[in-house]
Amino acid sequence: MTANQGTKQRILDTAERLFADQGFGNTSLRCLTSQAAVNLAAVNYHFGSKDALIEAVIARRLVPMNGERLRRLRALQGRHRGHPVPLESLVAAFIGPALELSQDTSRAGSQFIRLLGRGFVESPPQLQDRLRPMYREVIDHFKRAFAAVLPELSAEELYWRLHFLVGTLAYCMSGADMMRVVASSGMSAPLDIEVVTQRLTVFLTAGLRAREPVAEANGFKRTARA
Amino acid sequence: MTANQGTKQRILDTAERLFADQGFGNTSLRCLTSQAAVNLAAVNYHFGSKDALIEAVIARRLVPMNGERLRRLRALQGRHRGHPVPLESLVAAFIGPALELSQDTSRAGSQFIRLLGRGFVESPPQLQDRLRPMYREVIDHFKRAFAAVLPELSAEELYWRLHFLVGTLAYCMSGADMMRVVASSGMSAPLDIEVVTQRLTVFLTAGLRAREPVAEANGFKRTARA
DNA sequence: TTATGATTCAAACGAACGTATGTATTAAAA
DNA sequence: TTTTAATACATACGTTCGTTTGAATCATAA
Repeated sequence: MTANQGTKQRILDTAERLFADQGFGNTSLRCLTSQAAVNLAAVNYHFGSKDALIEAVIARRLVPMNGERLRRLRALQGRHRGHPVPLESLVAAFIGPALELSQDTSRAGSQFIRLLGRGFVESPPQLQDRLRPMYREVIDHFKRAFAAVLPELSAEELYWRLHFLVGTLAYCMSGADMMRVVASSGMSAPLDIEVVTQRLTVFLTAGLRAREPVAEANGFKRTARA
Repeated sequence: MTANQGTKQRILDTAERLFADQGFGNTSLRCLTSQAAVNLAAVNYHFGSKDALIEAVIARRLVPMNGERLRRLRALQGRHRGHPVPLESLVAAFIGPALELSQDTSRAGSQFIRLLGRGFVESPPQLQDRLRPMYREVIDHFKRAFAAVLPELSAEELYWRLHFLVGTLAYCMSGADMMRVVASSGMSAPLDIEVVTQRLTVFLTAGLRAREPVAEANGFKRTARA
């Protein structure tokens, strides 16, 4: 363990940037290592394989991010002993740590956010299986908290609402900006994270709070009520 | 023009399925053509290149889908001569044609829906530039209609709200199901499109209607309140 | 029939990929 | 110093990729 810190770190940082910009499959190790100014074989030496590098790049920030989510959730629960945590606080605790990575140290986290958006929709296929456990605890705890503050929603409706929540966040993080096709509109320049977080919180909170659509008589469930 | 119809069609159908399942970059033409039971060179003969095939696969369904969106919008506008179209109707007209492809003929559209979710986040890089024009008209007209029925929202807030809307839809279509990590919850089996559309409409309508967070002068916000 | 144009096919091309190998280089332990 | 383990390096291996080629096949019209 001599100067490996420099090499390993430089590989991770460069990979984060390239993976976010071009995706996993379209980023070759040759391009990566040349931009990182390390030898081509360094990736396989330090990480074992390209897949392992992808996992390392993701885990480096995903694990602390989900840890921060849980930390904030516990703090909120401690502040509301016994009572459900208010919905806005729950939403903010979930999306905050994700969006705040965008203004991380030296703009490094910004690329990772876009990368995370890819993580679950892009291959390699078995990567998702290694990513899922990193989310398990967070999803599990937040789901309970959301259910506590939204008792009028059926389990199935809550499932879909949280699905929508994650989807909106993931798309925001992916940086895919379909809306930009229309030139007009007043886009704020530097993408102020606090402002976006607030906008997203308001939007999602309202959506989560919406009255559950009553299942029609068209032969489907009406599981609601407790 | 003899039996090309069979070959060309079989390539498109197989490509749609494989692209949706594995992504563009991870689907090789050799795997594609063998599953389609056509010769390897058939793709380049009929489409010119792999990139052109990708574009053809997308355009085959995207163009009619966006046409249907505009058709429904015009129908709504005709029914509310002069008055803004109700928000729920606008949302349904936008997300309906997308989600309804999921129960298209012979489950073919179902794969395409997941594919469209990829379209904007996955490579190749210049594909997005060829995809954007297909969205321009739809985004343009719907944006005006949303602005008419949500006059209290600033242009910037509306931009972000629509961004959230598209994101939620894209994630739903991508089939990336992070929530499934938690075993519990009552997931309905066959993913009834009508039910999902209704759930999504309710969720998005409530989010779009939320009161705009007032932007503080500078520094800190936390303005909620009235 | 023959002629013609469209399509299919097997085979190969060069390029780029992820990975493995063997050797230098480095830095600290002995 | 010598030894030793860790790291960096240049290079090559084997595979797979998208694409191209030229001949074979087919359908149709003269």
